[in-house]
Amino acid sequence: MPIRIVLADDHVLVRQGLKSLLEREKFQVVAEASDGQDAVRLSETHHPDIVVLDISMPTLNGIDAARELSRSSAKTKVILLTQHEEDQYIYEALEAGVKGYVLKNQVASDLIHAIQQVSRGEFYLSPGISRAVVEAYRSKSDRPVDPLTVRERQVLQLIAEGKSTKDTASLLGISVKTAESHRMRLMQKLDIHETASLVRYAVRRGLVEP
Amino acid sequence: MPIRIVLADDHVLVRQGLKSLLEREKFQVVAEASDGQDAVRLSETHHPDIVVLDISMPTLNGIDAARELSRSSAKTKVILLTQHEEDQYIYEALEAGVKGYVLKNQVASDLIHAIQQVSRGEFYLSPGISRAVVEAYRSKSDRPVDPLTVRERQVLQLIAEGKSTKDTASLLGISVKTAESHRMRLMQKLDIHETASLVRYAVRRGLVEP
DNA sequence: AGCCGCATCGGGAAATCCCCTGAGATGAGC
DNA sequence: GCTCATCTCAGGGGATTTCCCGATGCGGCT
Repeated sequence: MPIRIVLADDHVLVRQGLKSLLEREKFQVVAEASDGQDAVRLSETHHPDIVVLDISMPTLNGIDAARELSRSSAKTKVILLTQHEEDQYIYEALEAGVKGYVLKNQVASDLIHAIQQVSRGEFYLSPGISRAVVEAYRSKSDRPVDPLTVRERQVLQLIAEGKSTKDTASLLGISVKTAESHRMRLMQKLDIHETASLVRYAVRRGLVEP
Repeated sequence: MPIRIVLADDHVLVRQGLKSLLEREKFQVVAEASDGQDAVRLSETHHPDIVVLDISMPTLNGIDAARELSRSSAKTKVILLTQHEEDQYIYEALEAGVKGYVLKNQVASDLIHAIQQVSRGEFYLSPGISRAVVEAYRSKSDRPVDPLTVRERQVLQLIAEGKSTKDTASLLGISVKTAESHRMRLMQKLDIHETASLVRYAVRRGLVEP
């Protein structure tokens, strides 16, 4: 029985490339997602062995998606894909229960290894981020945590993507008033009082591409 | 004799994914590059039919690489890969002699078509950028570096800095209604309809720090 | 002289944002 | 059991944005 995988990356072309790569290795890609919400939903219905998540995705970033999945689908293991080597998210990722962390500028065989290793219950970290891991643990005590909850961060991301509160609400399946609440509370927490500064914050945080 | 291709993308994983995709279609990937300079050098030695270039690459971006190649390797056709739909580079790309322009959030078959079409001597443009192309040709004579006037750019910057229209007006010593007019007209020009996207545009333009 | 882009103002209207208050449900932790 | 954080929802209201419509004056170009 092949290893069953859900693939999530917002670029269709990249996703299909990865799929081709994985299928060549006899892995079975059971579903594809182009944003974080879809990734979570599809993983909850398909119960794959592995979910491969790009970190930067619309509607919900890879790390928060991983956090969701570790609660709802404990059996499914998450492997994160990321662009940058100097990744400050490594700590959050580990805390979110991620089992694998693969850089996009690694060779394909690394992803293959990651999948095999993680599906056996082990961890996999791309070469070159060990240093980042060490640093992440070193600065564990004095880390400048994001004061936001997952939901708030998600709302923030959607705002930064240009969605109105109404759109946000319907995208999240909640009432407009609830979305407004989240928005108001995250603005209070960040001490930011206009959309513009909120968007710049989200860009700095890497929640959205500029 | 298969179509010979040089592939350039700074992410190895993405590159190998694309390679797998192309080889499945019986294209021959004769070389891979992870930066623009390499892409140019490898194309000059291998004389491929097609070079597929990601736009954002180290040392030399895809467009400038294409410009180089159109001088040194006239026979080789260039296809650009790009992330964003609202790509302001389309004009520069066409001027650089690019034959194909494919968005990363298109399906793989689009890249396949692009390669086949371009190798037959035709052009290929991803659906969804026709508008950009039209605009590029429309303003062919004078550089559309930024379609905005100085005043509009000034207003845009203040918006992106988090100022309200009222603040903007008093900072510029004009009436609120005038500031509103500028704001509205620049949004029309950019085809952007919310503050959030406006801020991201300003950040991309380097008008404000994220 | 006539056209046109640009900057300047204004009225009006619908939508959205921003902020406040209060409150029920759930789940984690002590 | 109880607290605390989180997520959910609601009412209300002023501020702001977004989008119409219109207008005037200025300078550059043909």
